[in-house]
Amino acid sequence: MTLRIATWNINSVRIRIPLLKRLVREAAPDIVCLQETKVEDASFPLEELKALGFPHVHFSGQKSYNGMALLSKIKLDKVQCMAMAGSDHKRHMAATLPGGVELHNFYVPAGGDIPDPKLNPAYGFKLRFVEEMTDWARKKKGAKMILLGDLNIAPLPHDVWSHKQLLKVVSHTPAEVERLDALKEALTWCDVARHFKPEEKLYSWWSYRNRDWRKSDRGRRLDHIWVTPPLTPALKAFHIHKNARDWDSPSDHVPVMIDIGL
DNA sequence: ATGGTAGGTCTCCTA
Repeated sequence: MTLRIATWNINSVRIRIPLLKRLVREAAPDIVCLQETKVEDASFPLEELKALGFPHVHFSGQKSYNGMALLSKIKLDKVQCMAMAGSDHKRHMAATLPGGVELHNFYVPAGGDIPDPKLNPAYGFKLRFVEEMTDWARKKKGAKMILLGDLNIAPLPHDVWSHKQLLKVVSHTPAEVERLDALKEALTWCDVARHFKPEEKLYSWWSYRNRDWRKSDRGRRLDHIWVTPPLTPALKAFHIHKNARDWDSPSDHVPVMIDIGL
């Protein structure tokens, strides 16, 4: 079977149900992995999401911040939300797909504004979080896995609108990129976006603070889908649903998706 | 060099 799997930092699931509906209409994903649902479980809009055509909905959230969800047309096994980096933040949710393929949905901390762990604890937390992901990955040698989500790091020069102007901006600093590279090396992950589009500028996020995001086009590729080498031959397509940035009351991130044969 | 917007709210914090 071919599955279309999407990742989307939705920045509040409750106010964007119409946008999820539109994503379903335009792209028909089989599985949607959400970050930043910003809602505690008691207030999660379960029935509304089931009504969009996802009988299998899993979520783990907290008030105001973070929060993960998986929406699926197929049954998911071994669904769990794991604590990361010594915090109680909801930033990692996993499930098992047909064929024993593990799906891992991550929301890496944004890391604040100042790229110095001594002055800005949020930045230190972000670096430690990625280091812990790397320790975790090293224990997973040989597994068939998909890692996706808002990793809040744009690693390559053509993942940002200006490499030079962003070198000291959190999301593109050498310290972050080094750590993301170490995570990528740990299992020789395939970065699916670059597997299909190795050279061109690619972004998945545009700040709310630009009055015309399309005209200024100061984007960054913060949202990623990676697969372990045994899954690389199964990749069929990659797509960034850029038009979603123009929808009414949009998230600052757009959905990113793959088609993969499992 | 600066400030710009959005969401959920612990009317500020995080992004």
